[in-house]
Amino acid sequence: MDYNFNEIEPKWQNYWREQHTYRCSNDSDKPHFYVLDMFPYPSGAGLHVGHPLGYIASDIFARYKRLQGFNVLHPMGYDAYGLPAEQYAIQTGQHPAITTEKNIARYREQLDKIGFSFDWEREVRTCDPDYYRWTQWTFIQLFNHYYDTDLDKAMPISHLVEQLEKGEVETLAEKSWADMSEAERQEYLMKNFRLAYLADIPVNWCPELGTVLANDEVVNGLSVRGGHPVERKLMRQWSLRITAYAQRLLDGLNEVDWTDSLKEIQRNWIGRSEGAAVWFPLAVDQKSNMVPGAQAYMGQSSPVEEPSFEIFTTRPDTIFGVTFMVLCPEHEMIDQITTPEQRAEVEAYVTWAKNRSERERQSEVKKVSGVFTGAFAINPLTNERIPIWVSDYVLAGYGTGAIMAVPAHDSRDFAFARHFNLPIRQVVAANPDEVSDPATWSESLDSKEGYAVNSGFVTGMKVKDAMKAVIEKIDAMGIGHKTVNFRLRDAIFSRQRYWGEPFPIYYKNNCPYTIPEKCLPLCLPEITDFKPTATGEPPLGHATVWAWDEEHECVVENSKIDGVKVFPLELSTMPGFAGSSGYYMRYMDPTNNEEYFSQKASQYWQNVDLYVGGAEHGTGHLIYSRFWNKFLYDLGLCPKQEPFQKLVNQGMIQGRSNFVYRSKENNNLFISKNVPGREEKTVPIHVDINIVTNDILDLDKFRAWRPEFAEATFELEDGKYVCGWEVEKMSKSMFNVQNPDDLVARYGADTLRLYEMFLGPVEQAKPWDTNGIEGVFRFLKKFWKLFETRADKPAEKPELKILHQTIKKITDDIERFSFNTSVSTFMICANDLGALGSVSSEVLEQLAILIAPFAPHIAEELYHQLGHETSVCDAKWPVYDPAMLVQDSFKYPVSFNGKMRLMLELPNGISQDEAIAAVKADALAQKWLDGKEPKRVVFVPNKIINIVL
RNA sequence: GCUCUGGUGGUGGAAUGGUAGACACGAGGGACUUAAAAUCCCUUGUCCGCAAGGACGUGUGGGUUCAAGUCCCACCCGGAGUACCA
Repeated sequence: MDYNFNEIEPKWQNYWREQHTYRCSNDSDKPHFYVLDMFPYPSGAGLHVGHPLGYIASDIFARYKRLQGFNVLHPMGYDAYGLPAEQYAIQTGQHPAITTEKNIARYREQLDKIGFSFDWEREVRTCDPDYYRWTQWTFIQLFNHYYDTDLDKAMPISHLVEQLEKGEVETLAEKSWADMSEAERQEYLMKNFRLAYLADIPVNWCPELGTVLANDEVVNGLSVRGGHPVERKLMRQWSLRITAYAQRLLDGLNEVDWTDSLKEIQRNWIGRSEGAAVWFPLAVDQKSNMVPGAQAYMGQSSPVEEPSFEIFTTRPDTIFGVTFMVLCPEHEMIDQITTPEQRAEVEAYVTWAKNRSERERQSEVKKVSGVFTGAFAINPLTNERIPIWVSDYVLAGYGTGAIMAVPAHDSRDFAFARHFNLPIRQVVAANPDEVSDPATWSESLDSKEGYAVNSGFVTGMKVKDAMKAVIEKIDAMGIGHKTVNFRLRDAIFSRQRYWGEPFPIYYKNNCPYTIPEKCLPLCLPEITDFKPTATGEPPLGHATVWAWDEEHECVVENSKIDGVKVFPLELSTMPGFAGSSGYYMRYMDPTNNEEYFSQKASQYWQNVDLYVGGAEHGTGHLIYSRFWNKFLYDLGLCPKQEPFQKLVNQGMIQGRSNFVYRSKENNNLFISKNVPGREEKTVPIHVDINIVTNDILDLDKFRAWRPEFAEATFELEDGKYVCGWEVEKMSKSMFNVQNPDDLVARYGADTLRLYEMFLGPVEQAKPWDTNGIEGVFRFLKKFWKLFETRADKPAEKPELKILHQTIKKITDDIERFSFNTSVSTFMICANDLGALGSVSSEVLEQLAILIAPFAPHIAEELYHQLGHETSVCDAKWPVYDPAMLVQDSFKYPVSFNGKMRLMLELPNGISQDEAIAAVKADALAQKWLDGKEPKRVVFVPNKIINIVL
């Protein structure tokens, strides 16, 4: 009987489904292991071959762990809320829930065909009310907690209020808690403490999508989805105070087993920088003899008596080189300090800067712009008067939005000073005596290596010592202190869209209140128009039943809103990352209706042992999830600080496009790639990879492909049309999308699984290329044949040796996540065993178990053919016997390193030559090499002889 | 600019510091077949040689080592992330 995958694959898929082979229990004496894939967004296009790559790798690992006796949690679900379904709804009127349901069904069908070992009874969908009630629940907890910097964890907001009421802590604001009105108190808690808070913040507004986007959803001033321009806009939005966790998010990276590159991406995104906060006093205006803005402006929470403002610098050592100050255009002090003469110019600049699009601002980074306010500050260490400027190279969102400019030692300040002809003063030099005139410089000296010069009391010190000394000095003077700044921003959590989780929030007197937890889930209301309303409100503004009856604790019609008992509900919805931030915990206990997940379940599973997914989530999902997890940890729900212990990034699969070459003179003539002179005569045209095999074009299929090619004629080489190829993004428009279903139909799921692994290391990005799939298919046929021709006899030494080499290699490979070499190992094994003639059932049974993680269908079938009644999944992973790998005993102490190479320690009193001769003689006498001499015997120092066999 | 990656045959890629190019594709040759498909065998880094054999070879230049694709330093070229972050 031939290898007939069409028959065996559906057979075993049905068997697994009926027997619940992959059902996983929370109640087990076995050790636990949690293998997780990043769940997919079910798009309309279905799966392409890139999606299953990571799933196959994690499935191999999950199956391997099961065979090793672990209780393995290996679930799958859908990140079902998202923009494409909503945009499709706007275009067609089709409700996103329907589109999503359809896409999920298609995904499931495709996934099932590949033979994954998911426990589908644990499936979660982010758009399912039984799931998102816990997303909403977490939001309520975030709203009701603050970050206590002393305890270094989230605490209930009531704890803080209690302390404020008792006077144990003072407010940061000017008013004391007792003097505040209720509204002021709520605003105070909201602005400074709640981990989920509503605030007027500059946001990324995308007019095209009609919504706000998070920082990681914007690249180069364009939206990641769709590439539409994004503007800066001040809006009242929900945010998550993720910055409170910045330090812990950074520290946690040392605890996890991730790649250095991904940890680095996160470190950069969090962007910790150490420096100093310094308050610069404002100078007396010489005309009016008054400090500008003195009455109106006192630096908030300033430690200094006189009017002053705070700056952040990483180079406090350069404070003697400050020649001007710069404020960002949004700085609230500008209006108060600008002198009458400068006012018109400053206002014009601020207006211009604010209206500039993000895109313009970023593309014109090198263009220097700015304006003088007319006001001056005092350098607290030198008492010099220094001018205050406004420029948009200072950003509102970082530090305090104000800087001290040291043009000699900062390239941006340098460019600004040159442009506006401001003084430049050298205060750092590579050597203490190497001082030159900055007017002759072509660039600033930014290096931190060197010595302070012209710098008062720190002159002559190394830069690092000068930093310390200056910080100590300003600290002693009470005008500043050492501080840390993070680049990480709070995560904007509102989206002006329909297809997302509703906020469990209603508004009483414009003040947000959470709906009671027992009323969750707050279900997404039905609407039919998915566009923003005429008044510019989010789509939920169309809902007619979207008001909160506080008394009856239920959702009622909008018409009942009276502002006394019935109130409007929040109209925006949560972003995509809300649902994906905690889904891995929900898999542990997916049907629990009392809690997010039970303590019993979370205590058993702890956290994800292995997480597989793309690195493109480095600054999004993987940061938000870690934050979410740390918050739940603070609440005592998650047992571990870090959600994902080990993380493997599968490389992106790129497309491999094929080209035909159309003659420039004759539109119907196509010239084969290697015909001499072709390049000048032709233009390349994308051709569907499905009508090309091993870069050879199927001429008939090409003529049939599109009407315009029906009359095509060809100039061939060796009777064939050879296509060109190039690596590009996998996309429909380049005709290079490979659908896994087609390959499953042609070669079977096992071949697809093996081939995707064989393609190269899982972590590496690589183009999809079907050219080698035949080789893997041939291997499986060969493997099948080994079983067909098996012998019922005891296993003999040569086959056992091959078997045990294979066991060792495969086990090592899986542990190292090196699945491409595993496939090679199987091929070598099959070739070697094939050469022996007929193989014993005993050895074949072990082989079936070994290959089960990779090619589960064929393994299952062969395992049963050997007479087993149970699934191969219940078998035990073989353990290799080292004795099998060494042919015979040696008279020297020997270590075998797994390759055909021996290391042995030389007994005392033997010379090198004697030892080498003895080893060679032994090899011959004991037939280590079937009677051949070792290829090479090398003597190396420290008494080790290295024998290459 | 900064950070992280990677650079090995015609191609995808192997190689705990220890025979560089495993395994596979492609290519060439052969067997079986009326033929095709399928299957099997041989050759396949480059150069010299009829051959035995020899020389050269992992982006470039240095270094460490008995031994370097692998470790260190500098440079060149790809890919990714990030970017007026003070």
